[in-house]
Amino acid sequence: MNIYVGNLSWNSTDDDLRTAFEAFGEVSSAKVIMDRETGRSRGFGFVEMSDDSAAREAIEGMNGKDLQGRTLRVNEARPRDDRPRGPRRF
DNA sequence: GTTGAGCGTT
Repeated sequence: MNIYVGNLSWNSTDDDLRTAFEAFGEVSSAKVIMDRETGRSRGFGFVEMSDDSAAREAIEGMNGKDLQGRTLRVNEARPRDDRPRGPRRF
C-alpha cells in the first residue's frame, strides 16, 4: 500500500515519516521527496506499508494531524507511471 | 539560513 504524505515541514526527513506511521503498523518504506535539482525538500513524501488495513488506518489517522508544525495531507498514492519522467522539453 | 501546491530518483 503506497501512501502519499503532503504538506510536510521542510526539515522533515524519511525517518520522521517512518516514525510517524509506524504507530499504525509496519512501515516497509518511507521517503521524503527532495528536489533533485536544488537538493532541498519538496515538502511531501511517500510511505509504503505492508499491511493494507494498517495503511488505511494510518491514512485516516495521520491525515489532518500535525507533524513538525505542519498539518499533514495523507492519501493513497497514485501509480508512478502516471507522470512522464523522460527528458525535459524546452 | 529564502519558499508552500503537489504525487517520488530506483
